[in-house]
Amino acid sequence: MYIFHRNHIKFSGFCGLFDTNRKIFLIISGTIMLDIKLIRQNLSEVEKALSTRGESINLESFKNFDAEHRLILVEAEELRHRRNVVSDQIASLRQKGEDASSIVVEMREVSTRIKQLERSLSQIEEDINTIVLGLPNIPHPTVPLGKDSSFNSLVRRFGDCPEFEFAPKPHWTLGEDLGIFDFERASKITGARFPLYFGAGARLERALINFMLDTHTAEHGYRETLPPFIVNKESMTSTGQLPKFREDLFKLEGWDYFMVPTAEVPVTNIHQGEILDEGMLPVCYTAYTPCFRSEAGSYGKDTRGLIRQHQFNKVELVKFTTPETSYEELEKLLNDAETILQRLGLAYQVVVLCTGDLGFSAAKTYDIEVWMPSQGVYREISSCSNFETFQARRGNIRFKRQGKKGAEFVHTLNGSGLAVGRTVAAIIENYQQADGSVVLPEVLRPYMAGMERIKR
RNA sequence: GGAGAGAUGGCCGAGUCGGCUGAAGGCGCUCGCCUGCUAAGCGAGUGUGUGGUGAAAGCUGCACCGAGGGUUCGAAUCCCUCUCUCUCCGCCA
Repeated sequence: MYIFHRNHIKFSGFCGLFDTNRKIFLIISGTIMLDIKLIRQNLSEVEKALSTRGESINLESFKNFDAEHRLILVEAEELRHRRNVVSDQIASLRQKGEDASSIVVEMREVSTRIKQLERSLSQIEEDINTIVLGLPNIPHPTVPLGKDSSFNSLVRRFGDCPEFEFAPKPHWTLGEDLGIFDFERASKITGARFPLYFGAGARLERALINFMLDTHTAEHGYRETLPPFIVNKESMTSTGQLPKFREDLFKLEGWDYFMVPTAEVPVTNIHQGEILDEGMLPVCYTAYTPCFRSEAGSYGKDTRGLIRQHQFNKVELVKFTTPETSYEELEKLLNDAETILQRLGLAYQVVVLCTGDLGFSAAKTYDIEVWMPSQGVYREISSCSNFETFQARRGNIRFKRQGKKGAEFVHTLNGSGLAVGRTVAAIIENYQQADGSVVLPEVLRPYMAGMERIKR
């Protein structure tokens, strides 16, 4: 049985598409999303905004369910009112020692009817829920329109791509030659797309995790957390992985639990169902977790090396902000992630994803792409997004303004700071030497017991 | 895994034999008074969501006492199931 909670919220981020103060909807208790009111009142605008993502969305069935729901709800509420009133009458009649049996008989039927109506209501609510939970976020007006990644637009480039006097090798070749990776044995232990590191490789992975966490906590003001690596389906629903992307997840047999695909899920859900004080915001967390992804549908892509694995390490940045500061905070979060690449001396570019390439939950996303010499391309190493109220609605994460009544949804943001496996790959490729050794960036040496170079 | 205890408003904490309890009391918070700062004191107010009505203040319906279901004219109060927390025992890192 689902319960509707209709929350009024200002959608400050949508000025381009909707008048301010329009409301969006959602449903709680494990099931929230767009406000029925916004959809109801702006059906075609919502359809149009969502269609820029490339998949056409028809809200006709939503409209029908919603109308039916309201009709039944009115009848149910009227009957419940009657029941409440008459029940009191029965009580006072009994108190006076008078007979109430005839109205009791009548109320028996009313009660039965109410139960019928309530059953229909919960069925319809479930149907509406299914529809609304499957609707993606509305893109921010500044997001470029486009159907696929070729429409993403370059924001900036940083650093110089290294030039080699020899043909740069891919990181998997270098790593295997150095004896720090062993993909063959990993596949024996588990299967394809799992990492196995040895020696300086394992150490490098760990060094990067510590370097990133130290930088974000000491210099960027994030609070370190170490969350569960397994989460329940409510958490997955809040952040938007469920119900739509189940096939991308590893699920534990016999449990309604899933391996985390990113620290975004457990960390964002830290405040699930809570009302934060305005004064606390922004709340900023950084967390290291391994990430587990089925990578369904990516067969044949990046089959070698560390780029695409079922398990990889990542240091994540997560923020909870007020609506009016979230885009400012997104820029800061992006800069925080970029800092890591700058200190590591890796060349990268920042792109803003177009509407067609935007993730389900995000209103706006920047990708950071690091230079990979062996392929001669920039590869994604971080993705920094503002989800506005999308996740907050689904997870019921709110804040209260000083001296104001009521609570509003926070904006949630997150970004990789960074994907560790891909950072290892980038370091190995960018710092490779003619003899196959790899020079370590100076900032990492303290984390590597002073080691300057990985060699055979 | 075995045996118990518990889950009430922002927090703590009452709810008697089911019926003006949306919920006593306290804390906290807000506003006002008082006080040469702070503290203390006095007075008033203070749950959420959704719907109707209204220009608004407001008035008003419904729902919510961990979740779901049942009994009943009527359930925070009784019954069942589940979840979570806590204590003890066992086992294990």
